[in-house]
Formats: sequence, structure tokens, C-alpha cells
Amino acid sequence: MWPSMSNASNGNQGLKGYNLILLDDDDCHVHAFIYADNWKHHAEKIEEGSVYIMSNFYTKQSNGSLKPASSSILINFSPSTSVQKVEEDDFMIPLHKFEFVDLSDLFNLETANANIEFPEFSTDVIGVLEDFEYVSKIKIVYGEKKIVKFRITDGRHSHKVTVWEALATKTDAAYRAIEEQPNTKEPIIVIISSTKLRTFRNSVQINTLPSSKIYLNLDNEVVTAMRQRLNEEGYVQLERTISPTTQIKNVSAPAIETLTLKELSERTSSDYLKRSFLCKVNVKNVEQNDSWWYNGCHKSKCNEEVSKLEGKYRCFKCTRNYPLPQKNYPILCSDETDKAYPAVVKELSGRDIIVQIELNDDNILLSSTVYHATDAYQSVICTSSKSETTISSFGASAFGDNNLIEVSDTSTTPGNLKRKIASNSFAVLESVRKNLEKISF
DNA sequence: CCCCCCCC
Repeated sequence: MWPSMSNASNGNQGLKGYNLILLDDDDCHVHAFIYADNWKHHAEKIEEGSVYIMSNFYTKQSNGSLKPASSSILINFSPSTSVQKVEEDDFMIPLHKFEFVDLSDLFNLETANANIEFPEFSTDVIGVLEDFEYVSKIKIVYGEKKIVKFRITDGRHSHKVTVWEALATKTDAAYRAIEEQPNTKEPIIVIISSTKLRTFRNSVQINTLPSSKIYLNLDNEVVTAMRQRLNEEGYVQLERTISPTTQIKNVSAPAIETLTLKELSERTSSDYLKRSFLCKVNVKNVEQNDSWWYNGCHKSKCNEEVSKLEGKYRCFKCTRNYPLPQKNYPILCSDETDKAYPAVVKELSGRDIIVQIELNDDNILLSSTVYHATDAYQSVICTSSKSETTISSFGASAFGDNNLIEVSDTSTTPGNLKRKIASNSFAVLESVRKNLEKISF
């Protein structure tokens, strides 16, 4: 069983329903889905591993990719579906059914999948667990995720596995439990069900899906058979390092590609939607009218100007009212360095900054060159070493209590790694930082 | 109305 959650992008986060894999005494298995509305009728009743008589449901052709069972039927529960628990299992229904693919076939399978848009079925694998890496957090484009990594091998072929989120925590706990047992000399046999294959640098990697399960040393004849195969083939297991690491390590964020504004304007394929890029730009002008800011909408990603209406500020695009407007600061940037810039109007004018830009619908669909910046960094010329020095972290260290900006020196001259930024320029930077999410240029 | 993509 596993829940299906609705996408955050729908703005509608919540339970869509529950998925079940149903297995009968004929070793047939079928994917079933119970919509959230119907789920409450059955929530307490249905437990993984128990036997039920289920009647009065409807069936249809399953569609979609990465189906968790190799059957074309999907069972849907309706409000009138009845579920009756069978206390004594006279039917001898096994607890599990797997459809393993040999590790040697994964590459061909993944290659075949790559030729269609999405693979129709997910993949089950079995092997020895090696090179276990305890749970850690990694930064991805949209935030942070917990992962566990290890390798799965049959002694001949070995593949990298990445386990995501809740299943990572569970797998970590299961692995530690085995390591804490007194006799842990035997290889750990791992079963990973319902995985997604992916090729990275010419080798197949295994990723978990919401429907995935991981079993370590499952009490099942397939595990016994796997051990036998390993013995016959003379598998020698690697020394398992028992690491006391309990802390969550942080892996640094992936490098973000740096583009010129022209290159950025050419990234109009939908693949780039919500992707972030860095642009090294020069601030040509800070637009000044009455003031250098305008009253904008609070909603992130909305740069609309709000109108004052009966004391409150209304965004007509988002049809929302706010007690106070968000101050937005439009600036104009160019990366053409040979242009003469207008006289300094505001502190930012003429400065080289690096902006992090997240491409939005307008950039992709309408080829708009009004970009939404989500972060900013400032290039600094370090006069003492005559080498270019860049503020490496504009975030926490820049605006921590000590008002220090940490800079990294590209020439790696010792003793030149940190310098203080005068507090007056800091104040300017802070105002940019605070309002940058709303800067259009 | 089920099916994710995400890291190196």
C-alpha cells in the first residue's frame, strides 16, 4: 500500500488516494486504487499483508507509465465496494510477488525504455547490498531531499541505487538494525520493488518511486535462492564498514549554469521551465520615477503592480488583497560591458552583480525577457591581490549577526580569503537582497 | 482521478 499525493504545482496538496497491490491464491496480482473520498470507508480495515474478500468494485484498463504490476487491469473501489477481512488464511496466498529482472538486463531494459517516452512498467531487482551510505540530505533544484545510496550486485553486475525521502529513512533504519545484530557476516540480500531505471554517465542507476519497497534479508525463498546462487558463483563480499555516523551530512548544491542574457533568452524549451541559471550582469540603470520602487503583489512569482482600493492593495492578476504592498525595485541590467553607463543614480548602478534567475511561464511560452531573479551575488575586485574576488555566499553568512561577507579568492592567495565589506555598502546589499525576489530587469 | 522528478 502507498498513498498518492497530489502535486504541489496544482496548489492542491493532499491525499489523492491509496494504491494497493492485490495478490490472489493463483499468484495473480493487480493494482488497485481507492480515491480519497472512498478511502475513509476502508481506512481502518485494510492492512498490508492481510487477506480480504473484496466485492462490488469496478475495473478498467490501467493507463500511465511505471505501472507497479504487470497487469493491464486496474481495480477501482466505489463507495459501495465491500471489504471483509478473512481471519484464517485457508487460501495460502503468499505475502509477496516479485517480477525480478536480472541485473545484467537492466542496461538493455533502460535503453529500450529510453526509446519510448515513458517505461510502461516499473522494475523489481534482487541482489547483495554493498557500499551503503547512511541517510543524508541533498539539495535539489526545488529544495532538499533525503536520500540513501548503495550498490546492488549479483557478483557479476553492480548498479547504483538511490532511495528517496521516506523510504530512505526506513531503509537507513533497517540497515542499522542489521548492523547492530551480533552475527552480521552474511551478505545482506536486498529486494527493491517497483523501481525506475535511469542512465547516468553510461551506466544504469536504480531510483525508487512512491510505489517502491525495499526488503533487507526478507524471509522468503527467493532470498535463499539468491544466497545459493552467490555461493555457487563464489561471491566474496566486501568488508562492510560499520560507521558510527549518525549526523545528517549536507551535500552542497549542484552547480548552476552561468549564461549570458542572450543565451538565457534562447532557453525557451519547456525543459527549462522553473530551472535556475546564473547571469553575470552589469546594472545599467535603476529606474527612478517618483521613487525607485513600486507597490507590488506579495505573492511570490507575481510581479504585478497592486492598486490601492478602499484602503487595501489589490492585485488584479492574483485577485487578492493585502493590507500593505510589497515594495518592488525594478533595475535594468546588461552584460554588454563596452557600453557607456549612465551616471550613478543609485548605489547599484554600474555594479557587476550575478543574479540567479528562475525561468517562468512567460519566459518559456511568450519568450519574455523580463526575468524573475531569486537570488543575487556581487562580484568584488580585491585590490590587494589584484585578482578578482567573488562573494561566495550572499545568504546566511552575508547577513548573519556579524555582518561579514565571506569571499573566495579565485587566485587562492592565502590570507586573502575573507574581507569585511564596509557597513555602508552592506546596507545597500541588504536592501537588494531583501527585495531581489521582486526585481524585474 | 492510478503513472513523478529530484542527487552524483
